[in-house]
Amino acid sequence: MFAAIYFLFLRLHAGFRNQNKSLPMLKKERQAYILHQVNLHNKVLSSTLCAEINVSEDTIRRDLQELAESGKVIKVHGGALSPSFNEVYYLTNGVYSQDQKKVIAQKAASIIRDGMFILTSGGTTIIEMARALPRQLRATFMSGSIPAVLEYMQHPNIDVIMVGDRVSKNSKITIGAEAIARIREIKADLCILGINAIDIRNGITDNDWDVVQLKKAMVESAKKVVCLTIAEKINTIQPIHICGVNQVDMLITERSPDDPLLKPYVDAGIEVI
Amino acid sequence: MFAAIYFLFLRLHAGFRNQNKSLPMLKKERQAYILHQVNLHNKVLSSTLCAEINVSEDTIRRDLQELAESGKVIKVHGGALSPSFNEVYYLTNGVYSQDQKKVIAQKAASIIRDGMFILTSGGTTIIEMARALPRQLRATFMSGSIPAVLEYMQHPNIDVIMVGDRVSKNSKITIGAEAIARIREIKADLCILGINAIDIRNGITDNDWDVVQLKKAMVESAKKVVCLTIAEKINTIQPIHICGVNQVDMLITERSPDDPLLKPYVDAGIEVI
DNA sequence: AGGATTCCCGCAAAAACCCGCAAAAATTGC
DNA sequence: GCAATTTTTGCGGGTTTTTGCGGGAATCCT
Repeated sequence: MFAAIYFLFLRLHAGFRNQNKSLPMLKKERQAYILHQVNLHNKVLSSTLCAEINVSEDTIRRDLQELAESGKVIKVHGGALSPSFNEVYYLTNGVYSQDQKKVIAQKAASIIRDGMFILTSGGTTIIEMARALPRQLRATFMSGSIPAVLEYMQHPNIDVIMVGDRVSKNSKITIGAEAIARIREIKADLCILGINAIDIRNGITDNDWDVVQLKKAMVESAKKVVCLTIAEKINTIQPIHICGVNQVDMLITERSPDDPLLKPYVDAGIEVI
Repeated sequence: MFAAIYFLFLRLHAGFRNQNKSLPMLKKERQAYILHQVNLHNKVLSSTLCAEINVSEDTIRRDLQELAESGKVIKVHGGALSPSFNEVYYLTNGVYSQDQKKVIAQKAASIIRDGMFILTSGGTTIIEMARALPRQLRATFMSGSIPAVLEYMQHPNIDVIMVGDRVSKNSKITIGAEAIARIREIKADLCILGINAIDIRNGITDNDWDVVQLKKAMVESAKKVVCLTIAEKINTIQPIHICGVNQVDMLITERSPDDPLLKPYVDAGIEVI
């Protein structure tokens, strides 16, 4: 009889110890665990967490929300991300003529429609355009410019394709035969170029050999070519030729389309906005 | 009948922790016991404590409150946590385990020689390594990770090659068949991977299918494979397999190479530093 | 576009907390 | 030793926190 009771005691005692592990986690403890997982793996899924901790998804969601409110994590649909991993910033204060470029960016962003496949160069004007894109725009952007890609990446509904090759440190874009070959493989709806010089007779010109090769390929690989530039660069010439004005479909500056400076380009059949 | 046995069980169970059960515990004694439990398990539930000591929950709560006031424990809803608990999980401001990662980065940077061609993955550890590279190092780095490339670009004597393809927004690396094909084309001296899980039996594993494909290709395309990870990820497993430990040539953590945690990997023939 | 997730909101039950109080226990003073 | 005093404890009740669930909206993926 006593043996039987002692046996029962042992069973119960063991049961207590096992149950100890599945006892409800304290809220703080749970949140600490979640935070730990986020920091360790840079992301967590609420579904995984709720299976691991054995609580309802609502509880996880509430925890995530709390952690997000205090800035410990960034909540996203289905889980959360580590905040430290997501801050990739690229500062462009003190860019030359930034205000004008913002105007250009706004105009350029307005011509982009959902579903378009767009090839873009680099340059500060392009970066401003990337920032000006509406948040709900669904499009695909392809570029070899690292700062531009960083900006495109900020948009939730934009697919970004990075053109790979050797990285040019001063222009921060990928250059070389490989990049050109990749660009040749595609046919984009739009090619948006930030340009350094345009002139009715000499067309678009630039001063970096590698960049010119790339831009040439871009012009060839797109149905429509859009050029962005501040008015200051209109009617200027650089050493290396990219393409003639006849290959340009659209020109965007900070000036009004009926500005006399732009008349020659309108007359040449370019859509100026 | 059952009630009687259960009562006996409770008596015996309590007896396990407190020899002279018949006498009620003194306040000091009780608090010492609670503190002991907290330090032992990092947490206590008021409910279990009150069952163990056989006092009302109010008493436990008052004890906990007192201990909390003198800073011995941290009171939370439902129980208390050890103060060290918070240090471990919460005190990591900024990037998680950044100090450890800096140590790893330093070690990793030290194995790179002039003239090497190095393939690297992404991840915060890799970025730390990129920052730790000596300024006069002349080498070629190839990566699909945009933050990593940004760091490599800062170094005047480093050639950087960006692997192109679709950009994954959460991991900030290029993923896809194109990227894999490009990696396959080369044979690097070194492949440096920031890894998320390593285990003697399961090898290196991760949780993102696209990233795994990329890392697999990297392992295949390098003469030597170097893995970087904080010790915490040692002996953990993720769902998707990258490669076995037999394919790893070097393992770098923040711990000393003769740390017992690392012994199995040393025994497996991996160079651990 | 539609099917499947995930999210959000309100609710209700359970658990934990707080407060005041009075009994029990311990301490102190004589 | 004993009574007064202080401390401690348990308890009842009302409040707050936490958690899971259901249903409908929002969002994602294909």
